[in-house]
Amino acid sequence: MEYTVQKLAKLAGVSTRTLRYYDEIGLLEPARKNSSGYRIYGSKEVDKLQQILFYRELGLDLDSIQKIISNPSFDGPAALRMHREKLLARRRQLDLLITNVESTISAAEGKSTMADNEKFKGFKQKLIDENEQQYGEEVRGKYGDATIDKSNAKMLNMSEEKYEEFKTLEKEVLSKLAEACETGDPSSELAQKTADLHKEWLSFTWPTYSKEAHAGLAQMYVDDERFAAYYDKGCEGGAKFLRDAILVYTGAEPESSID
Amino acid sequence: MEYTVQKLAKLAGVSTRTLRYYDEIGLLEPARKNSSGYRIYGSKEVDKLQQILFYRELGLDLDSIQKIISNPSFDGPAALRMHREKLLARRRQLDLLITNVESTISAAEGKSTMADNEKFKGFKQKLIDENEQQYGEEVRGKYGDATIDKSNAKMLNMSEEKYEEFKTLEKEVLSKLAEACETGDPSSELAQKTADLHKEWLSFTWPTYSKEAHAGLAQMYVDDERFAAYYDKGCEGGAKFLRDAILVYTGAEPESSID
DNA sequence: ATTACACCTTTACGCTGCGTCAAGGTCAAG
DNA sequence: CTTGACCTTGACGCAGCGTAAAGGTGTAAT
Repeated sequence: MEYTVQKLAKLAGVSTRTLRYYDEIGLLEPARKNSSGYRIYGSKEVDKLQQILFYRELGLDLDSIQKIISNPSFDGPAALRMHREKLLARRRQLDLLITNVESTISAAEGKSTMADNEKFKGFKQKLIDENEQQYGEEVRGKYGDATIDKSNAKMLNMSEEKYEEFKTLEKEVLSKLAEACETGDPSSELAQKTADLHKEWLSFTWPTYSKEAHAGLAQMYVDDERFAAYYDKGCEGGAKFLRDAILVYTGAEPESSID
Repeated sequence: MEYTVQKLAKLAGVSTRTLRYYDEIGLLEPARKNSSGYRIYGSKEVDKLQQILFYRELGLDLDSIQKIISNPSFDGPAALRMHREKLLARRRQLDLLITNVESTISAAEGKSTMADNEKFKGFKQKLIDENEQQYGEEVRGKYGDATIDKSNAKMLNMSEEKYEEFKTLEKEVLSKLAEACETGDPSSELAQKTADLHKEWLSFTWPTYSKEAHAGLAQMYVDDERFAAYYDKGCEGGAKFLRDAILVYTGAEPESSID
């Protein structure tokens, strides 16, 4: 299948100017030009454009995209899987922002109050995430974890000790969960203690706590593979167990946990 | 509480240049300037900045943001609720993109194939959504629904008849759901027929069908208030009923379903 | 055969939302 | 009174295109 600029543009939902620009900077060159100089694109270019748009969607600049896909060791399927991971991460970031908006709403309605620094937590968490995603791996390798952690703590306006505390608590939640999970009973004392620790841990980053949000997050842990994998590490079915424990903890009716 | 540029910048996670720029274009002016010309911001400005960042996060340009928040009839809480809706919409858009990536992965693995126009569906759906969000209300009022629907069909590369078919099917799903819902039995023949229609409807916009994705979407209908409200219109608890019917339809083990 | 019209080309300037110097004033601490 | 971390107002630069301007091309209908 061959496409002229406009046909490909329509297909992909971009402007012809964009295609010409991509040609100009060498990001996406047409398969050939016909006798009158018309740009002709083939199916290889269609696939490449799709990839470019995937990465553009992630917020990468065209220069980075070029480097990524022109890399000789570029592994298509692996890149796609990474891409998927990042999209999932972005969804989690969105959930954070939504929580932030909801807190703001409830604050506006007088149901609670927000300190000034709480008002920006969602945005800053995003900065951290973007940083981590783009440079985390390289920099962690080069300068070690301490540098990164310090920067993260700074961005969250936490003191370093607070951040340490935060990370310690996180580990505690994980180990308690592993322990509790083996009993198999989400309403056991140990499991409830785990849920309580989890709430405490949450309070570090969430502006305001609500049972509903807590339960909702727990459900997300099960639905989102990355979270699930994280909590399943210590113990088989850990994410589900944690969710059930939190459901008991927050007092959700077991019959219809969601509404 | 009073802030200088840098203090506010740190608080909000933006640069001082950004704050000066916002002052320059009149988007966010300091509460006052001290005797040496230093910008001093108060708590009113903190709140305003938070709102600005909310809208910026949505991808609005600063000019639009200014118009929105300087509107004398600007209703803070209502805007926040709308904002929340839009974030939820974006999350749904993200889910679409994720589905698209997953299809691409499975296509790359040879498990299925994708037509050229399928490769861009996620991106274009986004264009439609953005259009709808930004101009939908105004334009629908001015030019009527037909104009919009036509444009949507075009963008999705559907023929107009196909799009009509799509919309008819959508209505059919809703009415069948209302009928089936009253029987109260998600495994009833009528309910299963509804699930089947729903699958058919999905196939219009989803590149590839999988039981897991179908079941996942059904759960999302329950979790996301906007979807829930949509499916609850015809019948009380419609979203949940549809989810349960789809779970039966896709043969998901009832144990791993949510409740 | 020409006219119409939708396509295509290159060249080039304009825009947003800042980043990034540059050149200089201010303020608190030592 | 010096140091250093603040602040100020310019002014230029940049990506990623949008948007004309001026002109060549393909083809269907007259």
